[in-house]
Amino acid sequence: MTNEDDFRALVYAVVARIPEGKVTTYGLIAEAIGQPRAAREVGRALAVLPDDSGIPAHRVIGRDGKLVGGWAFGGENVQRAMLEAEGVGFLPDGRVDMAHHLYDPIDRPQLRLFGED
DNA sequence: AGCATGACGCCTA
DNA sequence: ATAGGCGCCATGC
Repeated sequence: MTNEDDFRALVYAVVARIPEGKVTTYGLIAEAIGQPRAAREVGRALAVLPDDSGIPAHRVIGRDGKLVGGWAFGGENVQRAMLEAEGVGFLPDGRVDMAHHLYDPIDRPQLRLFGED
């Protein structure tokens, strides 16, 4: 057990909380776990994630709404199809409609104040 | 110990 | 809006 394992555990916890039909970014996750400069590490943590991990890693995209993890899902088009199947909207540019499908893990605690849980 | 690489992100031209 | 360069953090050789 090392610090990196803890980091990865936090990453998985955050990613697992991403609602269906929503997406988030590496930087956002990194910031949510207290390491806003470790966006690359978030990607690495997801990279070692097995397909049957139950972690919706396909909902994690780049800061610009661009799909970057296509190689792990059989291509960006595959990942895009997965997201679209969940209700995520895409722009003509080929990017995710961040305006409506962006999930902020950091924003979640505020929802608790409203009793959303 | 030093160099190169990577599911990223921000700054500058 | 697009393209290129630099920085961060950890890993591998």
